[in-house]
Amino acid sequence: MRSSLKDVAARAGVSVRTVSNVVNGSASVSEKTRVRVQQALDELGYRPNLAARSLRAGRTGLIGLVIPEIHSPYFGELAGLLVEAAQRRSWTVIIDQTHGRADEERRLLKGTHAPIVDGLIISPWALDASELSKEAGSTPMVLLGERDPRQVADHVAVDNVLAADEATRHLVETGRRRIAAIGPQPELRNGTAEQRLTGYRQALRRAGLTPDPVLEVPVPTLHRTAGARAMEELLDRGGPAPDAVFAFSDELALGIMRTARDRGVRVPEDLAVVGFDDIEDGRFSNPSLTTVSPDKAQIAERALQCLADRVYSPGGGLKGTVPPQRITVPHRLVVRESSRPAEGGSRGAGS
Amino acid sequence: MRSSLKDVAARAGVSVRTVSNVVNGSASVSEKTRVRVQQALDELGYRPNLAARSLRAGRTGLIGLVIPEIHSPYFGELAGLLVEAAQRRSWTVIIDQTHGRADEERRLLKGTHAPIVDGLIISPWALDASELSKEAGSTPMVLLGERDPRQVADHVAVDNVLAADEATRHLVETGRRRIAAIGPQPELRNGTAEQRLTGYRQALRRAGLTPDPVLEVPVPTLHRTAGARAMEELLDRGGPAPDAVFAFSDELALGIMRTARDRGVRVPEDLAVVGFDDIEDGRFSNPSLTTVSPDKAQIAERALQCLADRVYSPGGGLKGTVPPQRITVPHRLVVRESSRPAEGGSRGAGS
DNA sequence: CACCCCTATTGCAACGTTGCATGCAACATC
DNA sequence: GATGTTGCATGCAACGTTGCAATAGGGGTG
Repeated sequence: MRSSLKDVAARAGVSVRTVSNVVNGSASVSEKTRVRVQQALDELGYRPNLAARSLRAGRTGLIGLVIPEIHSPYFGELAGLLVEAAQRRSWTVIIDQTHGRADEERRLLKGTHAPIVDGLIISPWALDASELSKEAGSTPMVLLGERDPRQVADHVAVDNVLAADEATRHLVETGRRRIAAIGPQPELRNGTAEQRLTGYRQALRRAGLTPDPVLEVPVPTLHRTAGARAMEELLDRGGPAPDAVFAFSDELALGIMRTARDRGVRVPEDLAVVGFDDIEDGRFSNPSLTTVSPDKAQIAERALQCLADRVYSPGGGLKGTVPPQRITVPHRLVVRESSRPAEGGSRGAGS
Repeated sequence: MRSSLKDVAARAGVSVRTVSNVVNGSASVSEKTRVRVQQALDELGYRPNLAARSLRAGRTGLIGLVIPEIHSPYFGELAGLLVEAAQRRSWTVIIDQTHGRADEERRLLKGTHAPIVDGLIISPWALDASELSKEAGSTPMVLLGERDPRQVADHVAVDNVLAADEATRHLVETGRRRIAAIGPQPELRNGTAEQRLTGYRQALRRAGLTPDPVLEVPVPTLHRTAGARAMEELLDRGGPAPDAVFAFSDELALGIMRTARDRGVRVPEDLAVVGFDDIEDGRFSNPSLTTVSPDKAQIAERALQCLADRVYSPGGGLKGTVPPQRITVPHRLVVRESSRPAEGGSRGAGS
């Protein structure tokens, strides 16, 4: 059985309240008493009962992380970083998966599943900002990667338009002309794909190229299979083949390269590929993948900082006095084999 | 402010206790009362306060999942499945990462970080079974992928010896003779790598081949980089090159294939590769990866079942009356491009 | 020597929930 | 009609913690 403050108090010969004071340092305690109590604490291996503490204090030390899928490489890496950043603040993270489904997102926003979190970090997928604000309770909330025009909550993201622009420009600068974009998701209310499409078109126009609707291939998800299928579709459309693809996620890009290989299209000689997210697989894929690398550690850190500001400041609740923050984290383009200029292709394909 | 049982009781004109009964269905309530209370519950949007409930009941509905890394593909997929299986039982999962470090494993076993979980599912890495039992508190515990000779807790795993044997046999049967094993981890107390090595040697001997220590390459981790480095080391050792590799994880295998490509070694023509875990990357890698596929969904389901048996049965505690279970889940060998016989290599390399 | 202030310590109450025991009515049984 | 039985509803207490207010002692000051 775990020992409580009462047990420790009995052993040290003091009151329960004094033990509590020693544990929390919340009031002045004489050196002599502190030492005796501390010894009793150690001997009994006292651990505070979180349930009782949070019942009293109204805080649980738990925060919810709502993401589409844990096992997706991008969200997996992000979740790992968040868990660690939370640990540094003595917070514990509860992870919930939505699978990109609107009803799941609604359910979790209402706190159905975890009625106990102090705050939420959510990566919205199916819901747009206005619906988010409607469904949200009074729990402090941070949005990841959502444009959020109404500023309903704090949000942390890279500059998607700029990043997509840079990725596309890189393809243009290495001599590509028929550059496809795989990844628009017209069915989702989340604005991320839209922003990347904007950046892509913007870069094309600046280079004097006209965006071609045939080269913009929508996908149902950002998974590898979706990328593979979209690439098949693109090749089967006939007409001049693309000489480059900007994929809205690394997973899509990996699926695209898979199809390229199956169809005998060489990467990067016949087709340059750029992804987005900088997941670990891309560093070891064959060929290795050029990608936009968001600073994930900083995303995690800043998101938690936002939450901390709200949870611990007096007027910090979602409807409180602290105005919603809008934080842009840095990114950079990492050039690897999948988009290297064609002439240096001696190491380009495995033959 | 969130409403409590008291608020609901006041609104429905009944006692607090009756509302509690309606919520939990724990005692008989007349149809008329139930309807009235239910309406009040809905109107106020009542959500039980987990802190209070668990303070009273001594249960939190939280279970801890202790794994080396969330962002590793294998554990990511497993974590996702566990979270879902837990949800079906109205449990919430808290994930903790150990990074394979012994001190982290010890810390989490003692419940330092999450003093509130009803049970633990742990994938031990650095600690062996005897140390696990020493450090463990009284929290019910399920071990994943650990041999556990002393039967200190329930454990769920595939038959690693058999699986490694089958993987190696497959390489032998497709004509390979110098088969390397990359993945032994002599520094870790976890027995998994050891079992896979046993299965590997066993299959070699049955085929009349003598295990060659030069072909057994230890690694510090199971990551891609470690696989890449181990392969470099193996190739640099001189002597006849291996014509196949059995990697103890898919991640290692992907790193190995990366090095093969960098060194101009063709997979599968010059080198067949088999991995372990069946992570998604392997299905889309180039070439796609032959692997041992453990039934991950079943691992998740059975692990939770074990925990449920202990948490909810009277004598179920770790030191209780229920004897430790030892559950073996099925696996199968999935043959893909990386080990296809050399003669059918028209789709084998990207040239 | 009375007074006050400051430090160290304490007791009480409350957070929201559920286990246990009890109350109360209606109904069946003898 | 008295007694037992059943179905339903309630009140009290307790889980472990902390906020608040109060108390006891010790030393300094007027």
